[in-house]
Formats: sequence, C-alpha cells, structure tokens
Amino acid sequence: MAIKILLYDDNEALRQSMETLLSEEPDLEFMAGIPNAETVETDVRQLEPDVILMDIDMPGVNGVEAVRRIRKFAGELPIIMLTVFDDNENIFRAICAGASGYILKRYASLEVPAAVRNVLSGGAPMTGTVARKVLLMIPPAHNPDQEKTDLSEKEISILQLLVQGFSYKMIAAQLKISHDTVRFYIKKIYDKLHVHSATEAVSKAIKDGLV
Amino acid sequence: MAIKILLYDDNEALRQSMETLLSEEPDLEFMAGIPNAETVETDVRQLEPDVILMDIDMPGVNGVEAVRRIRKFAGELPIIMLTVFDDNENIFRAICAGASGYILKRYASLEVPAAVRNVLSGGAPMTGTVARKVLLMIPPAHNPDQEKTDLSEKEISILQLLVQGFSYKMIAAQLKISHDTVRFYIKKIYDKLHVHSATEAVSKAIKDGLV
DNA sequence: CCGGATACTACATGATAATGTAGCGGATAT
DNA sequence: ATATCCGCTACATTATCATGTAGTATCCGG
Repeated sequence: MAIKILLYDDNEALRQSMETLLSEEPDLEFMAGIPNAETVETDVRQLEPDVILMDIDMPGVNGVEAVRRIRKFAGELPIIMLTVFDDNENIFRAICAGASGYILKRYASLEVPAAVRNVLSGGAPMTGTVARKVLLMIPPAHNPDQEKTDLSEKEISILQLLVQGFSYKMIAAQLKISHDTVRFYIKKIYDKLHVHSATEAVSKAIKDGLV
Repeated sequence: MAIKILLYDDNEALRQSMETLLSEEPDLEFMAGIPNAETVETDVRQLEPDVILMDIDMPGVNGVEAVRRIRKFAGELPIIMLTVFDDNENIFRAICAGASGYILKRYASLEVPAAVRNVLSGGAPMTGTVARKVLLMIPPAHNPDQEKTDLSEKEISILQLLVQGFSYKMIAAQLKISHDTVRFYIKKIYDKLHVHSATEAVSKAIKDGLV
C-alpha cells in the first residue's frame, strides 16, 4: 500500500509540481494539496495521511503553528517542513513545535521522495545545511560548564527545592529535618558552588544542569 | 583530486573493511586507519585529511575527546562519528565536542561514502535514528512555555541582574536608580511571573528563556 | 577505647528581602 | 486644565536569609 502524503502550501505552482513529482513514485501517493492550514485538525483527521509536508509561510495559520496543532492530537505523525527558509529562527521554531524533518524547497525534487521514506523508517530527513545548523543549536548553553561540582544526594534534593522557590522553612518541613539543618546544607552548597546567595545558586544549578 | 579520509578505530577488521569500501569509490581516498587517538593532533597536522571518521570506544583517548582536541586547532575540519553507540548520551557528547556527523556502524557500508561527500558540501550526515534523537534534544527546555509574559525593558534588565546573583543594592548601583525603585520593579516582576521570591523568579526566568 | 570524620541541631546577629502604603513630577487624554 | 496613569522614590514592618560558632550523636578505623 502506497504511502499517503498530504501537502500544505499556499503556492499553487508548487502544489502542482509536488503532485507531479510524487505521482512518478509508485510507492508514494499524493492525497491533496491544501493552500492554508486553517482547518488542519479536521483535514488530518479525515484524510489520515501517513506523512505531511508543511510549508511555513502561509496566510492565516503558519506552518509552525499548524505543526503545533497537529502534535496535540497526533504526537507521532511524521511532519516534514518544506520551506524556503533556512534561518535558525524558523528551523528552531519548527523543531520545537514538533517537526520530524526539514527540507528546503530548492532541493525538494531531489530530496522529498527519499525524505518521505526516511521519515517513515524512523529518520529525521533534513537538507544538509539545515542539519548542520541543527547540530550547532545543541551545545550553545551546555558547552562551557565544567560538570564536576559534586554535591551529595541530600544537597541536591535541597537545591532542587530551592530552585522551586521553597523557603528554608518549607524545605525543612518537606524533608522532615530541622530548619537549621537546611541552613547547614545550604551553606555547604554555597561553598561548593562558589556563590553567596540563593539566586546565584539557583542560576548556577539550572545553567549547569545540576537539577 | 580525491577526498582524503582518515579513520580512527581500534578494530582491525573494521579498518580493513572501510579501506576496501572506500577504495571502491574513485573520488574517495583512504589515507590511513589509526587504532588509537593518542597522537591525534600530530596525525591530523601531518596527514592533513579532508574528512575524519572517528570511532568512540577506543582505548586511551576516546573518540569524543579526540574530537575536542582536533577542534582546538581545526575548527572546520569535518569529523564524522562512526560508532555502534546510538544512545542519547554519546550522541550528545559527540555533538557538543564538535562532531559534524554521526553514522552508526551497522549502516556504514551504505552510508559512509555519501556521508563523506555530504559533509564536505556543508551537510551534517546522520543515520536516520540518530537524527531523530538529535531533534528531540532541541526542545525539552523551550517547549512548554507560553512566551507571553511581557516584561518591560527595565524589568528584564533587573531580572537579568537578579539572575546573576546581584542584591537589590547592587542592582540599584548598577542601574543608577534608587534602592526602592528596584524593590518597586521586582514587585511588579513577581506579580507578572506569579511568584513570591527571588529564587522562584530566577528559576522561571531561566526556564522560560526570559533572559 | 579513642580521635576524628559525618550528619544533624541549636542559637545569635546583622543584612537583605517581601509587602504595603504613599508622595511626586511628567506625560496623556478628555 | 484637570484627572489619570506611569515611572520613580520613600518609609515602615515583618519575615527570611547569610554567616559564624558551637554542641550532640553516630559510625569508623587504629
């Protein structure tokens, strides 16, 4: 049974060329090309595609928002972005919304058929330059830390509560230890983290991934 | 001129099979297969490969560490990880270290030649399942927030200082405003963020990407 | 059995934070 | 022009925090 593909794009010419492209692949079936994502929920529920190709720049509901809506009721349905935008901002938003792949239109005819098959086998098809940018999105925050601030188990649990905004009193009640013991541990935490206030400790804890 | 490829892998059989594989590609040249990364700096400087294929599990210096070392003097040199590990931990570390691609060994014979060409054209070749995991690494923090906690410019600058562990006094001095004005703004920030302490505010600010 | 390391509790003190109320000047609008 | 809002300042009160010093109990190895 052929792979059923649903396309969202406001460009008439592109919809037609994608239909032509996909009709040449015997294992792929072009279901429909829809020019806007206003009714994306009902579209998808009725048509039940195997893969969705999604443009970003569309009037009304844009492609990223459409992905977000689909993800609310179809968490696993593969959605491949198909767009001219290759800036970090759009790539990042699309991925955060839940896109499963990202192909640039100028490589569409070359890459889309393979991308559709790839995404169904558990992959995440991306045009080369996009993939490169995605890799660069990974480390920016997590790169410069030194990792080895070893806090004891108890210290970490206290730090976690602190991060959640608990006062010393509340922490003491929660952990069933004395108010002063909380102070004692927090002092040790400050020493190990080289900070002198709760806000600094929380900041460091989150940024260094200690919680 | 053929693309010169340098391989690091402690497995003799794999080195040979990669040599065989690459020798069948006229545009690719297998330079050498090195069983450990102890001398990676001098190796790379002397051999000047166009692309490096890097195993992770090697005695002595592991592949991730080797990538880190190479990145110190060759920031752009393409390095493709070639490993059996497909766990998030290894993938994440490799990417943070500066890997340009990530191929699983069981798909090596299929994917390596294309991956080499791809990486040189600015791509980031990854085995499908790896790419999928990379996408999932992107959103975890930035996903669930609603983005619309609109703080004024001044409120944000105060919040930033608060995150850095500044006291009210220090913020007042830094921004050249009154101590009480700082209080005034922080109160407003608390209202908008629905919190009642500095630690909560800092936590929310970082997690919601307000700073 | 002792000295010491650990884990926890206790008390004290000065500083800082949290929250409320209120006054003032400038900008806006009606 | 006057009422109102906004940015900023001010003062007051109570709670909470940061830090230091010190005491108790338990466990461990010598």
